[in-house]
Amino acid sequence: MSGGPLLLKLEQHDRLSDEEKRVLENAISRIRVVEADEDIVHEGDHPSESNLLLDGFAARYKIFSNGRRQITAIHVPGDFVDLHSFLLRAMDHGVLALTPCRIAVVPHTMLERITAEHPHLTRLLWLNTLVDGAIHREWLTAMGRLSATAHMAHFICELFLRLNAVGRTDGDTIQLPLTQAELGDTLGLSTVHVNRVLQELRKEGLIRWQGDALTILDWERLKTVGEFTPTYLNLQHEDR
Amino acid sequence: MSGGPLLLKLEQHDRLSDEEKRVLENAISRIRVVEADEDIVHEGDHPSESNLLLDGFAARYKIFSNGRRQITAIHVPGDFVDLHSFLLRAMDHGVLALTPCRIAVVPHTMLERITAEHPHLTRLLWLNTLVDGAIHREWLTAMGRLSATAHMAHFICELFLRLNAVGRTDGDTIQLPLTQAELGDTLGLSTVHVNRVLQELRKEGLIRWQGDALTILDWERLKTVGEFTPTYLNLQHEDR
DNA sequence: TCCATCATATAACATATGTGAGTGCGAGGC
DNA sequence: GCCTCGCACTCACATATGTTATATGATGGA
Repeated sequence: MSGGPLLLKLEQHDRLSDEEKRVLENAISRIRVVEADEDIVHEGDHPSESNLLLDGFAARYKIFSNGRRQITAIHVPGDFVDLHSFLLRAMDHGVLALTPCRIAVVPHTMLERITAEHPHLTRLLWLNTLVDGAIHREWLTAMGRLSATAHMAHFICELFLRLNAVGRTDGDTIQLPLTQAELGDTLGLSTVHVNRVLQELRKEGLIRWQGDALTILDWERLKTVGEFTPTYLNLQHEDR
Repeated sequence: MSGGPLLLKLEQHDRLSDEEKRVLENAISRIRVVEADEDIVHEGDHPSESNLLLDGFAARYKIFSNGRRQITAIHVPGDFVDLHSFLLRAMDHGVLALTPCRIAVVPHTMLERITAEHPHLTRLLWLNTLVDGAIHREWLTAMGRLSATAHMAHFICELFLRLNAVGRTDGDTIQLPLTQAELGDTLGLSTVHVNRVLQELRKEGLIRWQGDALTILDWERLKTVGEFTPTYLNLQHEDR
C-alpha cells in the first residue's frame, strides 16, 4: 500500500488494471527516509534505482561553481523525483529533500521488467516524465516572459493544483516549506526581490503566508496576475 | 532511408538491431514539407501522429495573449519535435518551422505498436523525450542564473554540439537561421538586448555571425563565458 | 526601378531586479 | 536563561535589461 500516492497520480491520467497496481506495488524494494536538507540523489550519480516521493517536499537543483543555485523542479508526494535516471543513467542534477522525506525505492531492474512486460504501464510511467517536461516548459515561459510578481503568482497556482491533485490541500491553504532564498533559487530571483514580491502579493490581498501555511485568498485574481492556465499539468483523465 | 537522421540520433545513445531499424523506418507513414514561418503543429491540437524533423530548423513556442512569445526548444534535424504528443495528447505549445522543413510523419498507432512489441526501442524513444527534458532543465538554469551574455554563449555552445552530433557542422561554423527577435524569444530577452550581447561576443572575438553562418572563433573562451558543460546532452553511448 | 518590408544596429532614457549591509525575531543548543 | 544562528524583512544604491524611437541596408514584389 506504500505506493498509494503514485497510484493516485498515475490514475489521474488513465485507469490502472488490478494487475498493474500489483506490479507497481511489487516494484518497490524498500522505503527510505531522508532528512531535511540532505540529498536524495547526488548530481553525477549513476543510480540503479529511482525514488518515488511518498511524503515531504523535494527539489531538483543545479549548482554553479560560485555557489549560485537554480532549482528546476519542486516535488510533492506522488512524484517520481528521478524516474529519468532509469534511462538517462547519469544524474545531470541533484535532488534535495526540502523537508523530511519518506520515499519508495524502485530498482531499475524492476522498471526494465515493466517495460518488457507491461506496455500500458510503461506508457503511463513515460507519461509521468512527459508531464515533468511540460512543467519545465511552462517554467521556461514564466521565467522568460513574466515579471517576478507574475512568476511567483504562477508558481503558487501550480503548486496548489499539484498538491490538490494528491489530496494535500486543506481548503485554500497548502503547506509551502520553502525559505525565501529557496524560492529565489526556484524562480531565478534574489532573496531580497522574493521578499518584495511576496509583500506585494500580500498587500494586494492575494495570499497569506505564515510559517509553512500558504493560503490563497483570491484565486481568480492570483490566476490573472500569474497568467495561469492549468492545461499543461495534464490533470484530466484520458486513455493512453 | 528517410529515417536516416533519427537512426543517427538514436544510435548515439545505444545500438539498434537491424530489426529495430526496419521497424522505425516502417513506422514512417509519409514525408511532409512545411514552409518557413508556418506551424508544424498548433497549440491545442490533439495530433494523431508525431513529426520527426529530417531537414530544417523548428521551434517550440508559447504565446501570451498580448503577443509576448517564449521559445522553449530549438529543433534540428534528427529531433522528434512532438513525440510527447503521443502520450500527452493535447499540444501545450505550438511548433514553428523556422526554415523550410522536411518532416517524417509517424502515426501514433505505429508508436503504440512499438511500445507493445519492441521494449528496447520503446526505451530509446522514451530516452529521446528525456533528453528534451534535460535540455529544458539546462535552459532553466541558464535563464535563471546566467547573465544575458553568458546565456547566449551557452545557447550557442549547445546548438553547435547538437548540430555536430548529426553531422551538420562545417568546421567551426553552423547554420543559425534565427532572427535576433527569435533569439530574444528563445533566451527571454528583448531584441535590443540580444543585439547588444551579440556585439559584445563579437567584440571579444568569440564568434562571427554573418547571414545564416555562425562561426565559433574561440571555443574555449565561449564555453567559459557560457559556463557550459555538455554532459546534459547525453551524447555518449550506453546500453539502455 | 521603385517601394514596402523586414532585420540589424544604435541612442537616450526608464525601470525591474540585484547587491551589500544591517535589524530584529524566534528556535534550538548548552 | 543566555547565546547563536537562520530567516524574514528593509534600506540605499548599483546595474542589467527593457522601451521607444530612428537610421540604414538588404530583399523581394509589383
